[in-house]
Amino acid sequence: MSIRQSLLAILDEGDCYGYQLRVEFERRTGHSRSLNVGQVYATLDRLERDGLVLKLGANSTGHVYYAITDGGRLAVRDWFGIAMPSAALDELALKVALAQSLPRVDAAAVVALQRESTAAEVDALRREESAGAVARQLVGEAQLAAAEAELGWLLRAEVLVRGSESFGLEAEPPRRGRPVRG
Amino acid sequence: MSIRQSLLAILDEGDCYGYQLRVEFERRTGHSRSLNVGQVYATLDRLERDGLVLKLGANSTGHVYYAITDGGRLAVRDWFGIAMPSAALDELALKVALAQSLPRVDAAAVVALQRESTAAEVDALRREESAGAVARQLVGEAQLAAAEAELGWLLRAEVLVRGSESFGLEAEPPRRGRPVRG
DNA sequence: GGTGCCATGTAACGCGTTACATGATTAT
DNA sequence: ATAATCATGTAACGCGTTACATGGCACC
Repeated sequence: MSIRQSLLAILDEGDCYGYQLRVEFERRTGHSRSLNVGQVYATLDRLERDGLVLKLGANSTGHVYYAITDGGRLAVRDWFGIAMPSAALDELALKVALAQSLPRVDAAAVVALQRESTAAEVDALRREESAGAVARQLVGEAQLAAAEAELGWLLRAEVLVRGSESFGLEAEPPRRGRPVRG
Repeated sequence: MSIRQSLLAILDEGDCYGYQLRVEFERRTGHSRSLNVGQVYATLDRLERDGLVLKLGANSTGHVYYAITDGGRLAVRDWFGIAMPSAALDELALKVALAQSLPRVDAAAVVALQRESTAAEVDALRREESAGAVARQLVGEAQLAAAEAELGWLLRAEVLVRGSESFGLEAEPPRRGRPVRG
């Protein structure tokens, strides 16, 4: 669910071809996660099938470009505008990393939104305060610990994101536009 | 990967039929996670295909029982004897909850093992101390936060597990053996 | 002339989820 | 009667992973 949305969000910044999407994804997430190219093509197929993306076909350079559709833009807006389910700190981090790499996305807002959601969940989990069997307590406290960790990370993320505001990807040039080949 | 191992571990305590496995799984994990019955049957198919389980066929009561094989027993031993990859606190909690519900598994040992592994990872992540781009820092600190949370939870799990040692499932009777029906 | 990266795919598999089909038994 | 639960499956789909097949091009 994360790769799909990530690729879509990158496409929202401009047309891309498959291989390029993979490179951009890895670059924008700090090479924290390698992405098999095959999956990019598979995901693009599904995105096209779902009407979120248009296959433009090979251009003069031979690259098969894809363009985002209006529906796709909506989906991106939704993704950045809705908090993620908890217990997915890694996924969340990728989302925020990506957001912060996209000049047209307000990463600080994404963090703030998630923070509200996560804070509420921490409260709810604290109120539960496991009465039941050991199994229930183990899982309940795991959820609480994860949510608290997420909340702590979000505070740190706020600082990091604020510090990098409109700096883009530091040093590394955007590399947008057709890669020269022939 | 977790459900498969969990079902196998339950089967290691004695033969079961599909529906029963689902009930046992939910009970032993404190009803922290609902499990679709269909998946139980699908998983049993794969387990049988992989030689970890034997389909005994319907017995006199009409229930289709499954038995674990030697290979299956090895797989269970492996699962409980190997630390889980980090960033999976929820999965880990289920594993420990399950372990604690199985009288023939040393849950404290499982926790201790995981603790060593997670502590090592925390150390490693601390040493990395993100120099790179913001994206890298965001993800790196998320991993660290998750690992630290996991470590903290493991300490608490140690207490919970020790406190419930050989108490089994408290109040709830084992309910082992064929359910009476006719 | 090979090694290796760029580039586009295909195919098979794993695990998980949802929904559906089908019956038997149990409780109201 | 009928609704709920027990019980066994099947089928389709989603996302992800790995491996494979194919070529162009670049560099040494």
